[in-house]
Amino acid sequence: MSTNFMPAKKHSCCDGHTHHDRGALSDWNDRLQSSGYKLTKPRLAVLKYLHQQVNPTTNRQIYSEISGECDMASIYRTIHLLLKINMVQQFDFGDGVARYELMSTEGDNHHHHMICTECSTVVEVNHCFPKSLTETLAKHTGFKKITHNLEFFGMCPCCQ
Amino acid sequence: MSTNFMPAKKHSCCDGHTHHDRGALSDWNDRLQSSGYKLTKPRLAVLKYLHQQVNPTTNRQIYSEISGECDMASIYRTIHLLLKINMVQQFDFGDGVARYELMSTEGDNHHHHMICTECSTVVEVNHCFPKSLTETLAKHTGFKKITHNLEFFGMCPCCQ
DNA sequence: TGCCATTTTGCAAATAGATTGCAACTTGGC
DNA sequence: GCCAAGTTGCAATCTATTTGCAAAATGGCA
Repeated sequence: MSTNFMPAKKHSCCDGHTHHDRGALSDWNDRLQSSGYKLTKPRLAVLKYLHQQVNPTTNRQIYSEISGECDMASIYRTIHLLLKINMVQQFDFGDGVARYELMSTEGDNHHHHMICTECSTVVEVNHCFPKSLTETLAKHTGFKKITHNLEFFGMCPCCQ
Repeated sequence: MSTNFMPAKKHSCCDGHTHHDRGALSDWNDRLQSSGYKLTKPRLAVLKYLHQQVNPTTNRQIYSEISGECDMASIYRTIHLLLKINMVQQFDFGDGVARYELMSTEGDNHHHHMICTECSTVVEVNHCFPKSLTETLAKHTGFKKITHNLEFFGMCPCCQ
């Protein structure tokens, strides 16, 4: 595997320099294989593209960016598969289009977004409500295994 | 207006007895008129139906319940209009179908839902995260007029 | 290396939610 | 009752997503 195999991803942790993530390919391969799936050309193209993205991405966006690499239907199928084995997370910005982000293996991926209602700029939000709220809800409702969808909307500095 | 004009709605505030809301019709009429719209037959049918519902309702559900009263397109148009003048609120349960609830004029309508991932049972949730979180976010991101979508998912007592 | 069973893909058709153009119908004011 | 403006029904359309199926790619194994 060549050093520039992986497209660079900007990490917010280290202001702008790039990680080449030489391990990403074999990591993806491992995760797929351990669930009984193959790392095929279309799947690799989707994973590479998602890996470069900072914000949640629609299937259409993936398709137009990796055009030629594969069919739209394969993107939907790939995303479903990645969702099933927990390699991507789905977000819902309330506009009727599903968006996806690659889940890293390391650390806590839990986060939300702030979306500008004017220009659709997206900012990642790492705050969340206190865990005790979930526990209170579990007690009140009797529900188990509680998860949540939470996205914020507002007007970004540029649009004010 | 006859006393049984309005379908009865069960209020959680008063365990099961019914309010006839004789004022609801003129209230709806006022709210529409003050925005320059008329209370027509299809709109009334939609409002009456929404008024009976405890949980957010899809356009399709409205359509099949008030069948004959109006066309599907009119339901979409009515809902858009009601949304615009703040008479209904939209909720997103993450299944690609929009749901709506009638907003009452009185009090605070802000709430969320807990949805069972197995049987789709919906329970209203009146907890929310502390307001200070929104302020923190405003400070962090520079966004103004922040709102949020928040829905919970889990497994209800029956499905566990 | 070549063969085979299995998985995966591309293509095209089908679904489903939502929107829209337009002519016909309602409505409320006069 | 008449008219201008607002509304509706119908049918066509759009966009996101899913699916059937035959062809192609994959990986294990002789």
